[in-house]
Amino acid sequence: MGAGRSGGRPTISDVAALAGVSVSAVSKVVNNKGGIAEPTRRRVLEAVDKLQWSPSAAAVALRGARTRAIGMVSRRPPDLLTSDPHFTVLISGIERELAPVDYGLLLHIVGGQDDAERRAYRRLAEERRVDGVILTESLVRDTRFDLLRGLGLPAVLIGTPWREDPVPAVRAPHQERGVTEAVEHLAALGHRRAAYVLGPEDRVHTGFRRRVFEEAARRHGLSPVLLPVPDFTAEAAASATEESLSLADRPTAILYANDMMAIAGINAARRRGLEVPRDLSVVGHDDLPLGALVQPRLTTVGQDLVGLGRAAALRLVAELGGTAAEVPAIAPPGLVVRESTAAPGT
Amino acid sequence: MGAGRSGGRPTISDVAALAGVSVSAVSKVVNNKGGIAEPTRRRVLEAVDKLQWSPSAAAVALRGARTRAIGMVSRRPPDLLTSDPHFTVLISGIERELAPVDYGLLLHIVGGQDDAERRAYRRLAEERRVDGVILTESLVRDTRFDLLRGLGLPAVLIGTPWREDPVPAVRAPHQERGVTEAVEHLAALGHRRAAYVLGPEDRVHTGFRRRVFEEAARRHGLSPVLLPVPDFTAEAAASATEESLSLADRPTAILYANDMMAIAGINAARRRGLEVPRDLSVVGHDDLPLGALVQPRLTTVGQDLVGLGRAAALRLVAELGGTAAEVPAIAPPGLVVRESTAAPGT
DNA sequence: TTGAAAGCGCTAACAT
DNA sequence: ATGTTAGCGCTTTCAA
Repeated sequence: MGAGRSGGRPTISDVAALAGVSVSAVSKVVNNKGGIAEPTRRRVLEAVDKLQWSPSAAAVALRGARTRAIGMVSRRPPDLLTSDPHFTVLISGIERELAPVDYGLLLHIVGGQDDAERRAYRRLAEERRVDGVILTESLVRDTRFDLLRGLGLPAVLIGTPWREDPVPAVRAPHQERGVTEAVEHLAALGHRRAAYVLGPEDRVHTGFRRRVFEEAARRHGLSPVLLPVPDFTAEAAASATEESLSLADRPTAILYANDMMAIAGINAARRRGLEVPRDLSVVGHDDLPLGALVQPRLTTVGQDLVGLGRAAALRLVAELGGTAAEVPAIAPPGLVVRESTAAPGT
Repeated sequence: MGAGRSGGRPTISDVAALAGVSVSAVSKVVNNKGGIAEPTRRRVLEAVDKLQWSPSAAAVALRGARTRAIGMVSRRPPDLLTSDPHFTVLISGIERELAPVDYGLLLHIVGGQDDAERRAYRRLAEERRVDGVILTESLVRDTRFDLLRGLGLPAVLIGTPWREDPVPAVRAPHQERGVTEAVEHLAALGHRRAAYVLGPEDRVHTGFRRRVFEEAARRHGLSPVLLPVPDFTAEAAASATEESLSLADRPTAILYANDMMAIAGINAARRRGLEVPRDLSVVGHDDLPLGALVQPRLTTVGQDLVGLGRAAALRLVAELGGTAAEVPAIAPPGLVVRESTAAPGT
């Protein structure tokens, strides 16, 4: 007895009562545990259906099972989410894989402080809100891996870890290809001096791209100018652009860490009376749809962000379920040539 | 006794044991329930600290308390998240208020089908994963209100509900101001024929803007052309633009439902050999940072999306806590004049 | 094949 | 001021 207290949502015992079986029978049926006669099974399923019941996530989680949610913590200031769609695109990819397997995504966007981020992970773990987390923006000397291991929270990193082995990571094959192609493209157009407005130096990929850039530049007789900026804002891109354009020996081409920054760069160049691509070639990063809409249409290093997100989600879910990950191929980065690059001084 | 089973995370009884008090004492301390002597309080807090303990969200939720998470379900196809930052900006605003009060945001992005969305809300409620939800994109004959009421899930709508009273809603004051100002601006420039590429017709705001537009146009002797599109994609904007530009009596100005669409429209106009703003004036919607970076810089109807997100979050949290909402003012929409509008035929 | 019962970690009556 | 205890809704032995 004892079911159906009017107010609340139905519980497993309401279902059991309606089906005329015990709660454990219901549990077995809904969890496919077997050992239940077919007619009983039917009755239970009918009751479940009639009552529109589904197990309380809290109770299931408390019982030690999974929460069926994965977490993501982003440290960028909320406003930046807006101007840098990078993160958002990753999320689309992640959700695309999470939704079909009924996992939720718990998002935490914390303010600038490093500490807030660590606290967020700590809470996620200690309060057992999520089964695992997806990490983005791999940092040099990233302390999150140790933290997460200490917390016993499974994680998957999108990107290249700063050193071997910390957590499973997903990344595109042939990482170097995009930047290399960009340099080759510029060299072939006749450029001899190219700048790279890099992201913040604490990012692993900043260092990686820098090395790839320098090496490719050397191979192709291009002299590289490196301009790391403190953050991914349009403002930072604009001032790095100004700076490089006021160099005595100014570059005839500039690469940017992402497309929005590239667009900001084009804008900054214009304010100095320079026309793109006539006076300056510009290459972005990420290949967001936007790039094809602006004038001039943006030449950019395409990245399979959606693929990375999907792969990370799949990898983590597999990890949690103890199954092997069936991760779809991630496209390697590659140059998408449009209109913002041309021969210098044309 | 009975505490500290080596493996797992510490529980409230570990804390109680370490502090030499009962579990209820610990509970009272951490929940500020009073009735605890100061020295005891200290000891408990010390134990909490030493053990790095925090209450299990699952247990708290099961106990009937709050989950401290709010949900959001978006029905747009994942890819669109990318090109339409609208949703993302809202999320920044929401997170900005959620983070300080330690609420999480559980995001569900479901594919196109209407049914998937309803199922998502249903699960959120039945599994008691969230305490409430924030609804965006108010629809005509929106069925979500009834669903949510049936589920007993508190909700706050961002926008104008299609009829009175379904759920608390937050919206900017002087809704009509933005579009009205845009029309006045165009009329003052000498335009006599303006088009409006509206969002899908099932959106409440589409109808609202349409009426405001028509009315303002009438007042100012502008003949309006209305072009609803099936979705917010760049492609839809481009083809609506083409269509309107091939009209015998083609408009000299076009408003768009959002900035990305406006940029796509500018692009479409260019492909027809038209220059903006010389041959066509363009006005966007939302005033995303991007608008100031493109060429020509976009004239647009600014919306306080971050403010809307913040207000919605605050409102919902207040609703859940039973406290009165101390909602910050939301800025009314207003025209931001930049370079994509000019006198026709100039 | 089915059911009874013991918790999971916590809060809130209700003692003391 | 502090402790005891009964569940919250579920899963899972263990018995029947």
